[in-house]
Amino acid sequence: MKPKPTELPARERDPDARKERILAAAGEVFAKAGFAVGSVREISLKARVNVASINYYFGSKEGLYREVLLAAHRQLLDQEPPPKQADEPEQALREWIHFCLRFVLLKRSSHPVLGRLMAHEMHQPTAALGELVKLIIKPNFANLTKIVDLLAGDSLDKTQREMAAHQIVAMCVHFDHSREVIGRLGFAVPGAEAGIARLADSIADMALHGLKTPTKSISKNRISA
Amino acid sequence: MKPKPTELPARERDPDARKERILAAAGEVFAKAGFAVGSVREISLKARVNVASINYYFGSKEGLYREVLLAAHRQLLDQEPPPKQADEPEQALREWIHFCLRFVLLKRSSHPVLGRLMAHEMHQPTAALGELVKLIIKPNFANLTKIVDLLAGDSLDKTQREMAAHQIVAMCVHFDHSREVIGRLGFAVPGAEAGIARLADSIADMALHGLKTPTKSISKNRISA
DNA sequence: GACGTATTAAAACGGCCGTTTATAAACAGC
DNA sequence: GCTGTTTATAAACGGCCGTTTTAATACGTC
Repeated sequence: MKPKPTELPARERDPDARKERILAAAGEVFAKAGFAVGSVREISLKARVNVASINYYFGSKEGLYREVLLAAHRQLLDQEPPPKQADEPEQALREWIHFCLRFVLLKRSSHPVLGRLMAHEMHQPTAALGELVKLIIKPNFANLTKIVDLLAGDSLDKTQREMAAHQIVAMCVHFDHSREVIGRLGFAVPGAEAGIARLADSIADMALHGLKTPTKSISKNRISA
Repeated sequence: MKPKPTELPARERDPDARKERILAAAGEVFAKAGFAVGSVREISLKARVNVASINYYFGSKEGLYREVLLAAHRQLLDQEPPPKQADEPEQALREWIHFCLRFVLLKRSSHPVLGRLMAHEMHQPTAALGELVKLIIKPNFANLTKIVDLLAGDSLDKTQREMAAHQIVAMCVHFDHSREVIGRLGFAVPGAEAGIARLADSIADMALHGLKTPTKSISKNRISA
């Protein structure tokens, strides 16, 4: 609890700083449990701002949510531009997986909310999912698809490569999305660089083996025709 | 027994049938968006039952939720007992993945809600997660771990095998958990047997390659030390 | 019949929700 | 000074929530 002087400091009354405080608080609240569960009253409390201010500045709870997403996205681009792709596809895949895993797992990163917001949005989509897909998910997935095509273009058909790309994404996001269950199964989900790098290597190893080895070699027991 | 002159059909007034209707309605509602978002009023409406009946029979919303989980679990065990494990580990892994994918993706299965309930519970755990882990997740994951150990016991260390097992789970559940996003990226998540079998094969191929090929063969670019 | 016990139903309770209204304060330009 | 506009707040609105209360009903048992 902060003591509230009768005369507020200039920073407290600057409208821009106020909007900024609301955005930051909203990021925290929405990141905690998603759009539906987060409440504007909790946000207003955390931002030390009247409830009505939120509708005054952002129109509605949903408007605020959209702005939070955009702000977090801007923050990500500013502070951690996507790595330019390595020439060698194997190296490129390793780096892609490492980047994705860091984005999703690294604690105290420079963009602490976007990952959680995305996780909620993927599981319980809102009207804002479209923007998230367009701005972040689609471009990054396109990069991954390119790498997968380079690695497996001659051993897998298009649909198989598409599935493989989704499977790679799966292995990255799962450790964030299901971290509670994974923890209860006895695995400590890494939150720091070293552990994340090891996990990224493990995922990359599995992906690279799957993409580079011809399928035929182990296909004798396949379930589908 | 004297015939009872009642105005409502007997089935409507039987307390057991009433509890059954509540459970079924609650399954639908909770499966839609999880425990927090589902409301007892919606459940009571769908079950054609007074709101108070829910607390009368189940004590509270949370009590009802727990019973829904247990009922769904019983339903699963009755109608689709877990497959006994094949002797050959490769075959066993293929079947495990296929079973898991079917559980998660198959529409109109005999246990339509348990999969969704688990998905919500994994992402937004409630107090009931413990039971779910103990009854369903842990035993199945233990089976998977056994298979992975057989396949990779001599090429990967314990932690690596543990990560690999989680990665396999990841590839299975991802297509359910993130189906909306996956759809927007242009991939049609299968809901019928044929498509599920193909996807299971794709996942199994990647997993088997990763587990059977010695890691050293492609480790030159690893990120971690 | 009357009695006691389960069961059902309607209404109310207190609480939080997102949003709106009415009003006051701050601040520009005059 | 006074103006009109922007910004801030408190209070209220209508609505849904989970739960509890109160009262009526059904039903087995005398």
